[in-house]
Amino acid sequence: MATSTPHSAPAGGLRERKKQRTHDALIRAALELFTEQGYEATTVDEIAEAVDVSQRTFFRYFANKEDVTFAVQGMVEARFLDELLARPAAEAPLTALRHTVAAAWDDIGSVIASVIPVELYMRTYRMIESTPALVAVLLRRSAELEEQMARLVARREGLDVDADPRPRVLVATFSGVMRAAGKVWSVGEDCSVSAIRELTMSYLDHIGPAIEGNWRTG
Amino acid sequence: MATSTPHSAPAGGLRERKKQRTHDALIRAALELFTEQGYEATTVDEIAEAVDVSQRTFFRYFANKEDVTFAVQGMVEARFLDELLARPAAEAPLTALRHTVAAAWDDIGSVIASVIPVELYMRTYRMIESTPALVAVLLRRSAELEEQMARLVARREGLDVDADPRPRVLVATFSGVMRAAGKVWSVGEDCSVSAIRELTMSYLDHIGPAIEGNWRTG
DNA sequence: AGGCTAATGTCAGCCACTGACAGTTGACAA
DNA sequence: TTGTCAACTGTCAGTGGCTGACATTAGCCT
Repeated sequence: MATSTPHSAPAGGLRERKKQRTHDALIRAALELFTEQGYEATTVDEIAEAVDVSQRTFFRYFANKEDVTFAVQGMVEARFLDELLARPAAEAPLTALRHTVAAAWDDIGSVIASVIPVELYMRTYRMIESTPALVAVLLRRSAELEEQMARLVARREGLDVDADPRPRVLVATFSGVMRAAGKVWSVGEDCSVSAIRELTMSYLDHIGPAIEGNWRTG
Repeated sequence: MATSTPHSAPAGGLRERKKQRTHDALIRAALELFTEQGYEATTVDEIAEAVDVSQRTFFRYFANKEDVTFAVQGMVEARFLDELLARPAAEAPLTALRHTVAAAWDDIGSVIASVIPVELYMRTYRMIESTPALVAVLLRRSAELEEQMARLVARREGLDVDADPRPRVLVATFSGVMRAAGKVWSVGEDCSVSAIRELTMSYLDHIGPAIEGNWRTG
């Protein structure tokens, strides 16, 4: 269940390697099927059959159909938090978040390469954005990530996250803006990594101006 | 039966009134059961039985189990948008949003009174916040509301919502902050309307300070 | 009264998901 | 190598959300 396996060194025993292979194969098969024929149009039986395991085995690896959809996303999120933790303490909170997201996009490939190609990850992202049931899950996951980000930011600044609202407010702002960028990207022409990276950065630049009172004279 | 129905302004025919009654009764029964014994522990059959209709009829009124959970929320959201539209054009965007949310809490009672008591609405809100599957749906609905808010804000300011990112960024900020407040309220002691109203207002006051660079000297 | 149609009930069935039990296969010691 | 244990897997039966099809009931309207 825990996917904290450093892929540089293969793995422990044969059993464990086999498990990892099945796990990754299920993800690949699922995402391939989802992006080709749609999420709801794909049954769990199909995914299991594509990997040649029973449906029951699928549910031993993933708690539900949504879980397999976001397995790779989970790896990306974990890396994001790692990188945020590693930012220099001197940086202002919003600056640290901004640098972290830039870095996260820069090495997205190396994070997920062992499981799926980046191109499939991007296609999956778009499939998620166009599937209401998955959008809901994506947003809930983002909210959970937000909570962890708020705690990290509060720690950097030596604040109590439950007493001072600023960490949560800042992170809510940041992640709302990220979501807006992701949504716009998902319906745009250019589905490249650099496209979403640039769009995100540009949106972040607008936080300051947007909350100023008067846009009409700005 | 006695055909004396001296209510304020009922509805058209008997058929329509009956439909409305079943609709509201299903909502009441569902929310009562959900808040008492939990969302997943309540089956659709139970809800239908409580109102004395078949399961199939339930699904003719509500597309799914989540739908009935958020039916009242839908009324509140519609009213919110109406009130935002009615704000004076001279107000700055964030100010208009702030006044709208204050007004929305002020007349929550009159909006939903015909369906459920306010107290059940508040209990439902807390039940939603503590049920992961419903949190996901709540967030997706918020995102949809956000989109409509962004369009209204853009219209007020004479902007193209797809060309200028500021409406979406502002609304993302605003609604992220609202969500943060709602989450904190949902685990707090005081489950009154005024409590969430005050908490929300207080959080909104922190948007400006929070995005400023340096918190340590502020 | 009688025909039209919306609303409802019944039934069969798909799919996501789960518990229980049995069979298989790596791991590891003797 | 072999035997034992534990982990992994398959099979099966069952629950609950949800849908289509079809027959029945009940409000509406002439």
